[in-house]
Amino acid sequence: MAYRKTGKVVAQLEANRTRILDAARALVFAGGFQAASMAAVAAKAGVATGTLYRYFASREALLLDVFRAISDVEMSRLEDIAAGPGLPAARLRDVVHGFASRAVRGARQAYSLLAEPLDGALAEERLAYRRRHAAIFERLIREAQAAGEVAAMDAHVTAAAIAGAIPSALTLHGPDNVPDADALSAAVLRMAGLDPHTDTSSSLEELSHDQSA
Amino acid sequence: MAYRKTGKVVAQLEANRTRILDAARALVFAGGFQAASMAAVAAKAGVATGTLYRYFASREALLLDVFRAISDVEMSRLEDIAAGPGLPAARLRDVVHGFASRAVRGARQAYSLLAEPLDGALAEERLAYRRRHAAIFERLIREAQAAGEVAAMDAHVTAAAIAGAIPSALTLHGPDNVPDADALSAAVLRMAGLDPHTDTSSSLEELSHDQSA
DNA sequence: CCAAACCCTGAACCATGGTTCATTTCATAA
DNA sequence: TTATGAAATGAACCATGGTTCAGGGTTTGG
Repeated sequence: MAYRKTGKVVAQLEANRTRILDAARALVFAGGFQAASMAAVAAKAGVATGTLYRYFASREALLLDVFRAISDVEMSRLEDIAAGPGLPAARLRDVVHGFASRAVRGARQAYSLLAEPLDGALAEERLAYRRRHAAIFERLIREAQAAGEVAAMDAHVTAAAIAGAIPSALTLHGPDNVPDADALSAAVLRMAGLDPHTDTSSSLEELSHDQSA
Repeated sequence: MAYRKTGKVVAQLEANRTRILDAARALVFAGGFQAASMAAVAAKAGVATGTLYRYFASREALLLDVFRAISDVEMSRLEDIAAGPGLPAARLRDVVHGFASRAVRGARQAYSLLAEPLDGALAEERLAYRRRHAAIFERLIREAQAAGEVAAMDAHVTAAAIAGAIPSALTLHGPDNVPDADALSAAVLRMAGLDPHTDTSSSLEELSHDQSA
């Protein structure tokens, strides 16, 4: 036996991987996926470009991990709200409002996740991400319908419309002229036949404060 | 004097330009802007790649012309409906329904115009195109509000949400699983506080039959 | 201290696809 | 028919940016 990865080395490797991912994430945050060229990521992480390929099979694979890391955070927030207590309609309100206000706040990041032109596997991943949004909305709409809280409607289509309305309202206004989150969620909620809530409701507060960067 | 463009030549030049534009348009229709490489356009038009540059300054300029040619057709349809007779709310219904059904029908073309990843000047043009949609919606909403036909709301944001909901509902469903146009426009119209109309209304019929292809 | 296995480096490599331009072809007018 | 200028050609050019790999260093076990 001549070589065996010792604990220290393993830790070092993991640290490197993390450093690379962090560098990529920072670049994406600052300038979108487009700005995260392999050269830029390597420079920011303090390694050579070749090193990146020891940790990720390709640029696409690297950026996919970045996309997932970012989107999972966002996604689980919404899922938490959706799975929380309260009537379906109220949860739907909270989820939509949470999505809207979070997107409005982190407009730059939201742009990368939702609107920046992406190709290949990244485009696929975004589609899946959006579909997960729509699935949450759809389930809540159905629950609300079952509970008689909202009128009859095509839940599937309505959910998809909601999932698209928010991002696009964001991008149409341009990066400097961000829309008001309350007005946005109010408009979107009307699609589900709901009036906006006036109070900035309970479950949101705790969930929408920190980072969003 | 030794040379002067004769009428026949001028006509030939114009014909060439048209042929190139048509070739590009056909490629865009079949496979999106992405598929309209200069080589492909030249081949389809039956000219050499270099020739393209005698008629268009760059690929971007060529595709911009294609985009405008396509989008202008769509745009003026909506504008005609918006400027037509009838109460503001009814026109808003018609415009939204016309947009939705037209997009659902020509899903492939709608994808290129509304959702395909585009860069640079083309992305700008699309943004402008979408904003023109939103502007139409916004004006009608304001008119409807002034006439007391709909409740108070943020017309600007609502219009932007409408403009985005339709394309994204389309893309979320995938190219084979297109949503129902009626359900889609119903959902979207609810954002403006309108119930869907059941009858497939007057002004639409004549305007949504032909090509779209 | 040494050999083996592994990791890092970064300049060279390569694929893609838009753009150019020397050359050829064609239309015009004398 | 021929000189002239315009138009078309298409192979060569080039920019971009992801990917590779031979060379140099580092860690491990003996």
